[in-house]
Amino acid sequence: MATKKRSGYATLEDVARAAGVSRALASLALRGSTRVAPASRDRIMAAARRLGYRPNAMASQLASKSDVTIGLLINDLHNPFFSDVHDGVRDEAAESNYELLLTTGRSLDVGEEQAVGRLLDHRVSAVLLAGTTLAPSRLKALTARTPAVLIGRKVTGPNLDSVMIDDFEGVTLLVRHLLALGHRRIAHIDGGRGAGADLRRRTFARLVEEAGLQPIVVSGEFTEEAGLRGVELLRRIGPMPTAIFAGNDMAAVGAMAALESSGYSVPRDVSVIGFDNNFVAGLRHVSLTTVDQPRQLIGATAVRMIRERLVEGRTKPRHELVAPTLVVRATTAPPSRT
Amino acid sequence: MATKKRSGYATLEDVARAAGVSRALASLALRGSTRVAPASRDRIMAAARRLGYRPNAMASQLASKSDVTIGLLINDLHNPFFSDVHDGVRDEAAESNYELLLTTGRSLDVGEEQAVGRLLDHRVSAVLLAGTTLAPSRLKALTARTPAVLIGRKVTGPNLDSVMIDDFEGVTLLVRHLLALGHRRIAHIDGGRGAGADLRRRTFARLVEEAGLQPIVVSGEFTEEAGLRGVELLRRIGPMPTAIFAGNDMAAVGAMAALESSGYSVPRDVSVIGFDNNFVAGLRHVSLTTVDQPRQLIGATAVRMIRERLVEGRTKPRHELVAPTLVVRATTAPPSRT
DNA sequence: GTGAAAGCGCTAACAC
DNA sequence: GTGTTAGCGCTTTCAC
Repeated sequence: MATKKRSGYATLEDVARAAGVSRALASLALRGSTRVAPASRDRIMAAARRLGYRPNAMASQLASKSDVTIGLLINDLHNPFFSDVHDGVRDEAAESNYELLLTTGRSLDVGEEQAVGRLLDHRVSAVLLAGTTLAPSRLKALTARTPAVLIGRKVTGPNLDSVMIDDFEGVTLLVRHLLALGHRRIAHIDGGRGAGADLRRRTFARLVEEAGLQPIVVSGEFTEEAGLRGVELLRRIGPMPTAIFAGNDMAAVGAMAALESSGYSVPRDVSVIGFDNNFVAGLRHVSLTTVDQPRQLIGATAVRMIRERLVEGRTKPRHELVAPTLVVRATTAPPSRT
Repeated sequence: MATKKRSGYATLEDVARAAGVSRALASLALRGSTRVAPASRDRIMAAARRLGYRPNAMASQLASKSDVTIGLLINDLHNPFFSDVHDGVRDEAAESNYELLLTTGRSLDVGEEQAVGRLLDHRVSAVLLAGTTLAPSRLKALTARTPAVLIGRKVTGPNLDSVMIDDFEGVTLLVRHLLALGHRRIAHIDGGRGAGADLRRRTFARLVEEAGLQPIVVSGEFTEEAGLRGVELLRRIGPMPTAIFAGNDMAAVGAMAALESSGYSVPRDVSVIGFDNNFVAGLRHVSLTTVDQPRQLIGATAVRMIRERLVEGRTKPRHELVAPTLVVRATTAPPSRT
C-alpha cells in the first residue's frame, strides 16, 4: 500500500486503476468521448468522483497542443474602466472556450513586462494588453511569437492588433451637444500624454474652430487632481468658460469639485462634461454628462480578434474602433444669460 | 533540419544543444546553480539569450514539487475594495516568491466555484478568497486538500483561515466621533446580509444605547441605491437624524445624494459617515468621513497566513482581525443648533 | 562539473 | 472499445 503521492490529489492513474482500465481510456471517458463502453464510462466516472479527481491542468496542457488559453494583462486594477473590459473579455472568452489567465502590472514598466513574460511562460496562445504603457519596441519583442491585441492604444506591428474607442466620434458627439446647448465659450482640460488624449484635444480644437469659436485648452492628465488644477488654470487665463470638457471622467470630477469650491455652480454657471462614463460618473451625487465607452464590447472585440488569428488564421494586423455614445446627465445645461 | 517545434518557443533541449551540454546542466545553469563551470554557464546563458528561451512554466511546475503558486479569487473586480486587497496580496506574494494566479468569479455562485476549481486544477498550494459568497459546505469541500484564507469573512473549517477588519472597533471609532461632535439623534442604514453588516449593526445599536440614546436603524445593503432608499425611509419614520452612519461608503454616497436632493445640506443639516474608505470617499467632490479598512494589510496578512501553513507547517486555523482607523473628512460636523 | 535516466500527469497515435 | 507506447518540457536523483 505504498502509494507515493506527491500532493493530496488523485491522478488519472489512480482513477484508471480504481476503475480497472487503462489511463488512456479513463482520459477519454472523463473528457466525454463517445467511443467508450457505457459500462466502463460509468465505472470510471464513479471512481473519479469517489476519489475527488481533478485533472491537473498543467499536465494536460503540456500534453495537448491546443490553443486553449489566452492571457489578459490589466495594467491598473483600480481603474474601473478595465474591470468592464475584463468582463467583456471574460464572457467572450468563456463563449469561445478559452481559458483566461489574468495578470496585473505594477504600473511600473518593468512590472508590466514581467507580467507579460509570465503569461508567455504559461504559453498562452495570445495576450490581451489593457492599458499597457510599454514602449512599442518592447511590445514587438514580447509579441514576437505570440499575437497580441492592444486595448485602448494603437501600435503597429505584424503580430499586433488593437481595439479602442473612436475618440474622434466621441468628441464630435460632445462638442455638438455643447454647441446645441448654446455654449460659445468652451474649454478643454486635456489628458496630457494619456491614451487618446492627443486625438481628443486635436478633435476638440478643430470642431470648435469650425463652429467659428475660439477653443480654450489647458493641459492636464487623466486624474482628479488634473481636473482641479485645470480649473485653476482656467480661472487665471480669463473669464470662466461656460462649458468645460475634461479629458476623462476623473478629471471632470476634479473640475466639478474645484468649480464648486470656487463658488461656481454646476451646471448653472458652468457645464462639465467627461469622457468614459465610468462608474463614478453614474453616481447620483455626481451625475456627470459624459461620453460612454462601450467597455465590455471593447473587451469582447479583443477576444474576437484573437480568435480570427487563432482559428481563422488571419495574419494581417487589424485595428478596430468602437463607437461611443453620449450620456446626458445633470452636469450640462444651457449657459446662463448673465 | 527537420526541427519539430510545436510552438515557436525554444526548449531547454534547444538551448542545451546549442551550448553543447546536457539538458540537466542547462537547467541548473539557467536557474543560477553555482556548481556549473563558469565557461559552460556563459555558453548556456548566451545560447538561451540568443534563442529567446523562456522556460515553460507548466513543464517546470509539473516536474518540480515545490510550493510556488497561490491562487487569488476576487469575486467582484468592480469593487475597489478588492483592488487594494489584491495589491497587498500581490506585493506580499512577490516578497515570498509566490507566483500569483488571479481569477474572478461571475458573482454567480457557480461561477465562483468554477473559478476556485480552476485554481485547484492548476495545483495552487493555497487559495485566497476575497468576497466569496460560497456556502460553508462548498468551501469546506473545495478546500479539502488545499488550505484557504477567507478575506472579509469568517467560516470555520480545518483548512480555513480568515482575515478581516475589526468591525467592532471600526464602529466604535465612528460612534465615538459622532457622539463627540454632539450628535444625539443618530441613524444607521445597515448593510443587510453583506459581510460584516450584522456585527456593525449590533455594535452600533449597543454603543448608542450605552450612550443613553435611542439608536435608529433602517435596513439597506452595501449599495448606492440602498443609501438613497435609506434616507427615504428615515424621512418617513420621523424627524431627520442629525447624523447617519451608512453601512459602507457606497451607501453613504447614495445617502448624500438623497439628502441633498431633499434639501438637506451635508454636513450642516446632517452628518454622513461611511465605512471602507474606498476611492470614491476620497474624491474631493465627495470627501466622505469614513472608517478606513487597511485593505493592503488585509491582503498581505492573508499571504502571511498562507506562508505559515506552507512553510512553517501550521495546521490549526487562525482568524485575524486588522485594526481600522477613522478618516475625518468633510461630511461630519457638529449638529446645527436649530 | 557533467550527463544519463527516470518521472511529473496527462494526451495522442496506433495497434488490436 | 481498449491498452500500449510515446512523448510534452522540465527537474531530479545518481552515477561518473
